[in-house]
Amino acid sequence: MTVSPREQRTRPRKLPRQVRAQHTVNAIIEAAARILEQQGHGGFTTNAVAELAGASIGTLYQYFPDKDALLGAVIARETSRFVEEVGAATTAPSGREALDGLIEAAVRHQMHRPALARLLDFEEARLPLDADTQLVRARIQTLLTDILDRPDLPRQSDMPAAAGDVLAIVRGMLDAAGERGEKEQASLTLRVRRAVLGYLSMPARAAAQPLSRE
Amino acid sequence: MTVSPREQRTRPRKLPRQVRAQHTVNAIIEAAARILEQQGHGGFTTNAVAELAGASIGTLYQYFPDKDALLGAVIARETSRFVEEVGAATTAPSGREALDGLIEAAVRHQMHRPALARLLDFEEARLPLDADTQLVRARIQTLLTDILDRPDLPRQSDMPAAAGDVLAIVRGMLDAAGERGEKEQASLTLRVRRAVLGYLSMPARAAAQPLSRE
DNA sequence: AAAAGATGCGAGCATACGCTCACCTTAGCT
DNA sequence: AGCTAAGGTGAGCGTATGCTCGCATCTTTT
Repeated sequence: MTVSPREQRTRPRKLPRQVRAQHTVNAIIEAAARILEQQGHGGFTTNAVAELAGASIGTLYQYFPDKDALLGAVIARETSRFVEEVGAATTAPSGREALDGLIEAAVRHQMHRPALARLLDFEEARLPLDADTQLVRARIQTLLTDILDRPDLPRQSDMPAAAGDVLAIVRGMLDAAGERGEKEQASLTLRVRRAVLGYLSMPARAAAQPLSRE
Repeated sequence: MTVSPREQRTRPRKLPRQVRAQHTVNAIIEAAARILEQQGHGGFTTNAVAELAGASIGTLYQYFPDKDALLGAVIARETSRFVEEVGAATTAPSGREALDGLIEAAVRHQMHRPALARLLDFEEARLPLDADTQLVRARIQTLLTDILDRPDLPRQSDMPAAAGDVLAIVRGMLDAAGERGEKEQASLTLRVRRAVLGYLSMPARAAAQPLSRE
């Protein structure tokens, strides 16, 4: 059975079997994340990553077929963390609480490593994502759609659009907050909630007409 | 009188005095924009830009001290276009109309060259911006603050935060739309309006409590 | 028309960076 | 102890790319 070129590019050339190898791989991914968030794409060189990880360049290339695969691994690690938290949020009894949970997870995730989160958001669009990560992306959309469908939240006429818009609003506000170095999680969470609930509560047709009151 | 290192980096080393030189400079900036939107940061090399512009690499470096200065010139060109449109929007009689004008300008600007707009949004954060562009950025915020202050729009308790949030919401939704290749300006404009008006209409304290109706 | 200045050219230098490969070290097994 | 496979190394190759510099050409001025 042959392997597609795509798989050859994405998949590690060798899987770490011993614990020590797993540590090495983790160290490399973490080093990559640190360099990306501190130096940006410009300082992100495989030699620099290997050095910061305390490994040799040869070792790096034993586990990652090329530079993009390493970037992909960083993306995969970060997004999977986020998705887990969102998944946990959906177990809340009410839609409103679930939505709050999602927003809080997003804020936590973004505030934890703002520069990294913002950079990866951008790189995700550029990179031909591997199948797994694409699925993870779709999963967030699905989870949010389920939340928006709960009876205690305002009914949405175009559900996929609403889910997409909410995610875009959240991402936009959080990226901006990270960009200007905002540190106050509480105030930020409140404002994101305000934006999301405002969007969901505003009837679609009201946006086409003058403001009703005041 | 000496020149600061910053100015040396940003300012063109030679200003184009003849028309033909101005054409050359324009061609170079436009070529840079095209390469950025089509190939992304990866294909953005000074040699490639010069070739696409039909100029030589030496000519390029006569007007731009380095690669980042060229990127800065592209950013300056695009943002100044946008700011002009927003400025025109503020002449509208009502706040609501001015706000609509701003949103429409933003949608037009983003839809015109989505990939470019998104990429420049990102690069702007990385680049140590020259003074001019920074002022232009601040100007948008000021213009929006003035609009939000109009009496026919809901009163905002924290005005700077509201202006920043509205811009973040708009940018987030438009970047997302560009990313997924959305083409329908009408529907997109409506949804952005809905998000912005929803945010502005939602009382800040309501976001901290359960949804009132439904 | 001649001088001076502005514009344009592109071969090539210096450097950085992705990645390979031949070799060494460590861990696990019998 | 001896064997095998997994893990690790880093000098250095090939190449791409930012940018310089000496020179040619076009425009304007005198």
